[in-house]
Amino acid sequence: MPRPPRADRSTRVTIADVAARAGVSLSTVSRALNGNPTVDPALAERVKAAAAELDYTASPVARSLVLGRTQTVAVVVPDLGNPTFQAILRGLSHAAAADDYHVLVADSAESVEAERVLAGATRRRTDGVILCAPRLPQDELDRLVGGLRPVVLINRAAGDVPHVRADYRTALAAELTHLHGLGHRRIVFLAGAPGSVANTARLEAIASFVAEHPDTQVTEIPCGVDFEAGAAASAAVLESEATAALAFNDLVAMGLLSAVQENGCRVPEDLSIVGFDDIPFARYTTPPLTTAAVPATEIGGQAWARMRELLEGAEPGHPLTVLPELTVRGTTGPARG
Amino acid sequence: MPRPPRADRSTRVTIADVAARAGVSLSTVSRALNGNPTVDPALAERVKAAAAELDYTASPVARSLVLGRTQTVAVVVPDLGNPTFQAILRGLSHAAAADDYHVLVADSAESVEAERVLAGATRRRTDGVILCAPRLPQDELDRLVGGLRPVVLINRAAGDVPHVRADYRTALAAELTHLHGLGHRRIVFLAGAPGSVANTARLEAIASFVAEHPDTQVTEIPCGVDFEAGAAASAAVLESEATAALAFNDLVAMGLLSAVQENGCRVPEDLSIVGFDDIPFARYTTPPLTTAAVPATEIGGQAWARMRELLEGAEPGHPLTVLPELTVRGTTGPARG
DNA sequence: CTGTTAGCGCATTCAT
DNA sequence: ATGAATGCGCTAACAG
Repeated sequence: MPRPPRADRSTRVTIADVAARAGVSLSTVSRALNGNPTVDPALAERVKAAAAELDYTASPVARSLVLGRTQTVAVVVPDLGNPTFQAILRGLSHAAAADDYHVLVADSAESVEAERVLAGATRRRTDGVILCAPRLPQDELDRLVGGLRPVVLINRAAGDVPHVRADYRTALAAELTHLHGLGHRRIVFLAGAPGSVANTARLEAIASFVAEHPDTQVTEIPCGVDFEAGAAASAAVLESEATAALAFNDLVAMGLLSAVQENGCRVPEDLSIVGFDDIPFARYTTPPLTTAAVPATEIGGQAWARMRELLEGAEPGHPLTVLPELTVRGTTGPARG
Repeated sequence: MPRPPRADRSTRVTIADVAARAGVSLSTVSRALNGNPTVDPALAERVKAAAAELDYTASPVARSLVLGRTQTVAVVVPDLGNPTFQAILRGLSHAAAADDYHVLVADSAESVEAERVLAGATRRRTDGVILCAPRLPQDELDRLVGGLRPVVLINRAAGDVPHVRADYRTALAAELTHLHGLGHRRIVFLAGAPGSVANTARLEAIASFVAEHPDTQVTEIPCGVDFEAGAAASAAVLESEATAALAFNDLVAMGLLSAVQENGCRVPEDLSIVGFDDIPFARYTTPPLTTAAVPATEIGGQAWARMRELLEGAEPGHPLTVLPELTVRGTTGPARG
């Protein structure tokens, strides 16, 4: 797009206007407004009054330049349409706002390249960046974060960078145990993005579960991460003759649930379904979805807490791993026949 | 929180470093890097090479100060947890990113006071602000936008401020007509926030529909705007003996759907339910939800388009009103006996 | 075509 | 306790 014309700031109230009105120097205004105790109380009042009358507020941009601090952090997410990232963003936003920080969001649209670019671009106009479930390969991530500090990672780790993540492995093991306890021995796993960190963690959990439960068979079905993928996988699931389906996440589970029911398959009588994440809608499906509750909002809040420590120059908070809690609802039941 | 220490910028690469390395003046570096055609091509190359070697990028903050332009816009939403606002934010974010603009988000948490404050605070660090469904009373809104320009409103209007909104009235009338056509004569409306613009528009649509269809009775039930509210209203809906329920939005509809089904009520045989918004999950409920599809992502994109025009100094784009489309799915059917 | 100079608006030395 | 001067990093007007 063409370059907009230079903004007309002629009407802007500056610190000089306040100084003139209060009959003091610029420095005094600055000091008074910033609560510097070395300024005479009476004078300070006069200055504040003048500022109020003029409806003056210091330019954040000018302050940013001189202070080297923007009072803003950036959050880069792979997809603003993903309920989990939305919840993380919300938690982060609230927490940052409580500390008077602003949030710049950027959606990398699942593009590794965009992620690289956005991370750098947003970092330059903020005091730090929070990378949410970055898709970058590990070696690139390791390299990138070096030049980005302060950085906080969500669902990834790199060097000594503070991070907060969910323990996918343990949570998935809990889901498998739940199904096993219900008598399920033929289970299908609707896989997410191949090679992604989240998918790999689930695969590992499955592998070790199967190793310990030779009586149980878990078959992987390539799927995806959204509704459509889940719905599209329904045929494969039905054909598999499995008694239970483990979906990569709740979106997939909901797509599958919807599709199999349309095919006359009863849930959980004919097929048990478990999701992952516990997105807000999970409890309102019919029947309500059994899933593993990832405290996404809290993860966002914790990510901010880490960032704040970094910003304050405190020791980087220790990495945090939260354990998603198995939430049994209506889509799981005893294995059929 | 305590003030962070002044940032250490000692390692920062500045334009002076590039100038020194390329053996030219600061201005030449600035010109070369900004693609000013008056600079000798060969020299420009040399400068760019130097910049690349030093991994230099101009400080956005310094540029913002001198250009009076931040290349960032603010978006204030009442609730980042609301799927419709999430979709608007996403559409806006994508559109702005395509024009190389960044997005600062702020969540007013449905607080009118926070809305006021955030609008001003975010505006000062950006080039313009998009107010999404502001909760401010009309007179305050009229006053506020004056000092905020450029401003774009979503789902509200004020003076000559560009806006984009959904035509709730017509869409709701379409829903009522749909129900009427199915034989429904006793309908309940699960109301949203009393006095809110969105709720008032729906009430008006209902009033004029009833005026034209004396055979039909639409009863208002105070409810709310989320799942819980919808679920909580189920008893009242069932008692009302209505054959159809018109929910304030999809969230309410889903909460209601889930709750009535747990009570053994069949949808749509015993009760038809219609929502509003067509959030992504609407098509995956059981049965899929009949609703009015609000093109939230497009609204976000259009809001950005309006803002861009304002930023470019073009004539403010005309107000846009989009018509949510009636989307008939499985929760509506012929009225029972 | 290029270099020198002057701010953008503010916080913070340094003097007083 | 206050004012004058300096500079954050950059772009643009002004000379040459």
